[in-house]
Amino acid sequence: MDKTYNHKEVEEKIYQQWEERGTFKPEINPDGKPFTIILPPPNANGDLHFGHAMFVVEDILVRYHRMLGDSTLWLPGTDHAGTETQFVFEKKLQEQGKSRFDFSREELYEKVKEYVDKNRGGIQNQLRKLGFSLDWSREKYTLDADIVKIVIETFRRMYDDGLIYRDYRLVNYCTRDGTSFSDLETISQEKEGNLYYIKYPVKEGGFITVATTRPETLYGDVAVMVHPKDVRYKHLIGKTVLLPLTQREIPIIADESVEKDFGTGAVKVTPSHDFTDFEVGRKHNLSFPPIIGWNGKFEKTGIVDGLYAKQAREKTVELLKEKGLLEKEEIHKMVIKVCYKCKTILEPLPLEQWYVRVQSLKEKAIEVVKNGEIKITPNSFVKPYIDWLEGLRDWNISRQNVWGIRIPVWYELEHETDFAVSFLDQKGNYHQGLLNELLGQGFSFDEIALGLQRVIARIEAKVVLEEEKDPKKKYLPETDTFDTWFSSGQWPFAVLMANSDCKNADGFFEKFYPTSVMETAYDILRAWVSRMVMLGIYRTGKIPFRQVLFHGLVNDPYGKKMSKSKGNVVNPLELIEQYGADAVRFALVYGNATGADQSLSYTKLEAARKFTNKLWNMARFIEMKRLELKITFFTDHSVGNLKKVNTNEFDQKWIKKVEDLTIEISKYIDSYQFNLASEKLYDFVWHEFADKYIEETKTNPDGLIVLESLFVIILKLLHPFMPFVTEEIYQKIPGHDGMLITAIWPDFRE
RNA sequence: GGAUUUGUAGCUCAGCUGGUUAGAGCGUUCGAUUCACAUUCGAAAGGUCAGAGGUUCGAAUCCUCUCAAGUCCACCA
Repeated sequence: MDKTYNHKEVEEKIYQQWEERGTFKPEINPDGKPFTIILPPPNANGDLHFGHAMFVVEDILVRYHRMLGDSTLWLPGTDHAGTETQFVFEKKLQEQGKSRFDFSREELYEKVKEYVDKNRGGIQNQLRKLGFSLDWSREKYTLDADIVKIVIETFRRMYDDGLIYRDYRLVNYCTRDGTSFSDLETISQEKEGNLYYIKYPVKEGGFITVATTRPETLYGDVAVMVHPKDVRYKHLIGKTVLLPLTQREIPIIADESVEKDFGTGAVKVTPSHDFTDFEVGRKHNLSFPPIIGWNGKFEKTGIVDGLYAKQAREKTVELLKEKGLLEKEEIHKMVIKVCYKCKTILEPLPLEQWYVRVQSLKEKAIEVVKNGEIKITPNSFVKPYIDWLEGLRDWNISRQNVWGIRIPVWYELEHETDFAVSFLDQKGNYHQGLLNELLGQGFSFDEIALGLQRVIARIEAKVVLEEEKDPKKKYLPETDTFDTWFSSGQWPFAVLMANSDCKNADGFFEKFYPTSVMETAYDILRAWVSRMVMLGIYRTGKIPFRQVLFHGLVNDPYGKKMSKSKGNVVNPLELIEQYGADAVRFALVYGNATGADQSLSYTKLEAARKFTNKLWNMARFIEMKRLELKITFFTDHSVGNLKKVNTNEFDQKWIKKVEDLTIEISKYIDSYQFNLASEKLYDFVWHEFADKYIEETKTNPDGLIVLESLFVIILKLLHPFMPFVTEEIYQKIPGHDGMLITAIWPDFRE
């Protein structure tokens, strides 16, 4: 053996051996009870980061259960990550001076696909570098045909069950990315703005002053609203107001949603561009005149058309000042919602979108956690899970991206006035407008369909599913795609179902579903975990996993979140190169409580690297003694053999210590306390086994015989944490066949 | 505004289903060795466990409050 452990020579060789001999497949233990983990699918064209490195927790569990003899499946996959990927791609387009508006739907999809396909595969090799024992033969991708088929089937069933509906309501719309977002995909930012006090003339005489942060939307006002019990305004309820700048007549109405103490206690109602006002509008049967287009520009105001919100505000305020209708403005702290990707201020816009009725789904998802069918570790995440689900409103699953799974519906062309479309003509010029107008301008239906970018069908349009299409009729496709989480929320059952369709896979799904553990970062508790529970129960009637296990985030050495913009991102691959995969793995679990955030620690990495070297040299010492003393060591390192042979008191003492250690480590892994397991192993191996036991055998060479066998047991206990170095050492010790990865976990009850 | 997490040696963090002198890594000091160890071994210094109160025979560990830092959530225009 070399004097020091050289991870660079070992890791690739060992990984290849494992993979070639099929040790990552559950079939290696065909008769064991099932143990399943589905890897949270990384972005297909992403790179390895510490979020992925933390999946080491899963590898520890998987290797442990494999050694326990379980039929262990750890199934990898990647995610197309709709919005994320399209965002990255559009940035590239921008660099080339282009935008998504230069391409038809099909063209854009093909371009993104090309880009993703070129970059795919990177992450898989990086996960290999970490030593992850994933069953690569069963890998899936969210856009694989069989997965898409399953996702669409789920949609179809939900549609038939009345859980899917279309509605015209306000959405969080990013005018830059050109798509709506669910509440989860928005970021609230505190901002200092102005609160404007605007005098609205009352037709019957006098004024009523309203306070607003968005004076520019007054062109869309349909009412002024006060609290019904507000004595200041009671006499005005039912009277008429002349909208400033336009003289349009709107009523003064009463609603309890008004806070009497805010501003003047009187509010302008703009149903098309404010979430509260939208509700009020529906309740009071008001009209919904939209005055902001999808591009963020104002329209149909007659005064600020073509301007963006900020410019429209400036101009409106100026005009109000001129007319003496601006009473005052004051500084006001407010919270605005911005796009989680590009940080553009989101515009509430009224749009036809697809929704999932969540009531029945969320009730079951809450129940299975409350009754303990699904356990969540650490426990402190149970409350946020339940709280969020209880407050959950219907889920907007429409995204105006092309990169994703198209919502599988078609609109029957009964009334051409029902459709607003945008498309590229055959020369590549962009057009948008109502379908009947465009047809009137001489464009053919086929030309529009061919260059189609987007269809917005009115809520009255007739919807059909693929199989309901009548060949004699004309249809326009829905151009929206699913929210990425709608498909990844089906991931656990979808990947297992898809793998069941292969030959010789009878009973595969039934065997491995529900899965054992879902291990992921806690920051996607809401977006992903809760959706998996809801959709999993809906589609299969069973929970998707029995245990949710969260790991924390890895921050930079100063405790700051790693981000590209801050430039403090550390690439795990470089650390693997420098310290070895085992050391990186060990450093990530050592001294870090389950689920807690941690800061990257170079001293910890260095300590872990020294530990791998220590282990190596312990093995080296034992080997040298074996050769030097020419005494017969055991050829059977099993616990059973140790118990059969006559050993003296000294040996007995150390057998007992290792037995206690084994019990303790098993207990820690079973309870997901990987930090305690690794700390205990580190301490025992170094300061007991090496410092005391090995030292004592220097004056008592007979003790070496049992020591070697106990060392093998310790390699087994360490293997889930440091798979490479332990495997390499194990194979150098004579007296056993096979590989450590498939060795049997020590059991002193034998 | 709500919820939640954290506050333990110089630094980074474990421990917290209450129980003998509170632990690790790194750093610091002293000594040994280069005999398996791009080193290692032995020893030492260093903590009112954020603060205050409470429960208890006994609390870093449970409860309440205060202070500080962080995270998440939130339709007062």
